[in-house]
Amino acid sequence: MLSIGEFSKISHLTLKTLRYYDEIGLLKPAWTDAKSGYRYYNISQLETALLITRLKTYLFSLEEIKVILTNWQGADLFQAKMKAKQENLTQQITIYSSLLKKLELDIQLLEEEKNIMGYLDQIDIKLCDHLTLNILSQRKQINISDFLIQFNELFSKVVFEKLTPVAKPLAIFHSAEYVPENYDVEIAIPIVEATNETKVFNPGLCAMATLIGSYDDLPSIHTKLHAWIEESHYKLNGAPFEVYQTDPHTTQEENNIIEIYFPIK
Amino acid sequence: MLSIGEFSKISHLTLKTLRYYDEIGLLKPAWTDAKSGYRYYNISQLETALLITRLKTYLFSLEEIKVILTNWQGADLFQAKMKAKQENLTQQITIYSSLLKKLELDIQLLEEEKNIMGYLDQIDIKLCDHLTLNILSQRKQINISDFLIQFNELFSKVVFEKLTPVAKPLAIFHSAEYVPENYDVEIAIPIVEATNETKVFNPGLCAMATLIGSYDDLPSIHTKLHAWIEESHYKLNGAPFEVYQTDPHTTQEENNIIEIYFPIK
DNA sequence: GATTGACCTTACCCTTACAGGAAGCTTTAT
DNA sequence: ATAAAGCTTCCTGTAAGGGTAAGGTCAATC
Repeated sequence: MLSIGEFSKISHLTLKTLRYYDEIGLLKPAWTDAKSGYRYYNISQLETALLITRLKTYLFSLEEIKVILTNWQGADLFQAKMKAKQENLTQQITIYSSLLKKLELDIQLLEEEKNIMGYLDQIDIKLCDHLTLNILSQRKQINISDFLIQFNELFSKVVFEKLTPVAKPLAIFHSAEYVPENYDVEIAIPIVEATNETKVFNPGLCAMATLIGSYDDLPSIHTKLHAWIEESHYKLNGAPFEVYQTDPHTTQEENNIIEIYFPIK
Repeated sequence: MLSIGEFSKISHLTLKTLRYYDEIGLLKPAWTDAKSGYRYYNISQLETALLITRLKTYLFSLEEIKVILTNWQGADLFQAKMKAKQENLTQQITIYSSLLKKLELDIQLLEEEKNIMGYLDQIDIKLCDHLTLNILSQRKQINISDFLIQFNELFSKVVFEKLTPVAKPLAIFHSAEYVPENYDVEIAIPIVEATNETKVFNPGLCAMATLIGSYDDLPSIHTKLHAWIEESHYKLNGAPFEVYQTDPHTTQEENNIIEIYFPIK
């Protein structure tokens, strides 16, 4: 039997860590003296400690490790978890690599003594009077990650009811605040036919900017539009909307074109 | 002036986040109504929000971002921090890549239906009677990361006092528990001369295993040694020690050879 | 047998970057 | 005026422990 100190020394896990693992039930000492509360481990538990340490280096959470240990007989589960983690790590590396690329671009900008927020000046804002359209629309609280799925529903309606699209699809954003899981959005398709399910969309005067590429730049566009509206002494007049000029199903992300409109007066 | 909800919507930062940033002083609203406590931001703060978001994607902590923002005039500091982060990210990617390699090796083992702890069986343990040596030693509480530095001090002593090394350097580990920042270790060099600074090192009977490569495998070796000692009905008899067969200054990590000894009886 | 010092215990607060929810106040629209 | 929407503070919780305090236990020595 090993005291917690001895076990710590051999396993290279600190006392704190061992007590914590006991607490969460990840690695309970083989025997705990009920009277003194002293923890005693046996030698064979060292191997479990090694396994835990190894899985930790693979970035498994303690919770995941616990599941693996309690199902240790089920080799299939372990293998599956390992493969999932492999996938996971591969993705992380990809993400980090693309981050690194962007960061290096910014560093280059800095070395040329340019402002790293300079890209904001590239955003071009136009004043326009938006057409009045007849739209088939659907307003819902959705999780932003289900955005495309929602559109697909509407597309299929157009097809089944043999309606005639007359302009690119658009989405109107009603949410007051930003909560990605609970977005109040109205997706719409301009069509020719006027039925009892359609309505008239007439935003009037708008400030517009075009977003090309990733959705991550959306806040930049919004910022720029708001700054422009303030400078030009206009006022917001209704919910912002976006017009999708390209089909996200067939277009690569970096070539996606979205027009952002802010109705103003 | 924008209410917190409007600011949230444009910047794509949640209300919670904005309040938190106010609390930690990262992004304080331009004006707070003392009576109602309502926060009001101005348009130009949107740009700061964008910058914060961008730096966050580069994995700066909020504390780091705060430093950058408060020293925004000092472009040099920003550039330096960016380069540090670049270095940082590059390292992370390297680490993740090597992790991924190891993980993939383990997956391969699993697919061949082998035990992933099987490498433990490869560790070979020998029983030996260690030579008695005359050593020049220095016992200290050190941070394990200063380990090599400590050795260098001792090496230079050997040179300046013209002593004659007679065997490879070694280290004796006295700590009872594992605390990486506070390691009770005695580093020693066997020498010919017996002075008042030297002492006799006579471990006697030992169980020994050889570690080749990274120090990360040390707990495995220790585990194996303890298991072996128990099986063979020996008992530990004194502090474990390590003999460094290769020079870590000139040897690549994966070729490093360290002998681990456990005195027993 | 008593004492000492090393070792062990629980308990509480702290960390990052927020999320969730409750209870209550303010602003805006009707 | 009233209701709804929007805002406030306050409290708790997260993952994986670290730091420290106050006090109990073990083994060796005197």
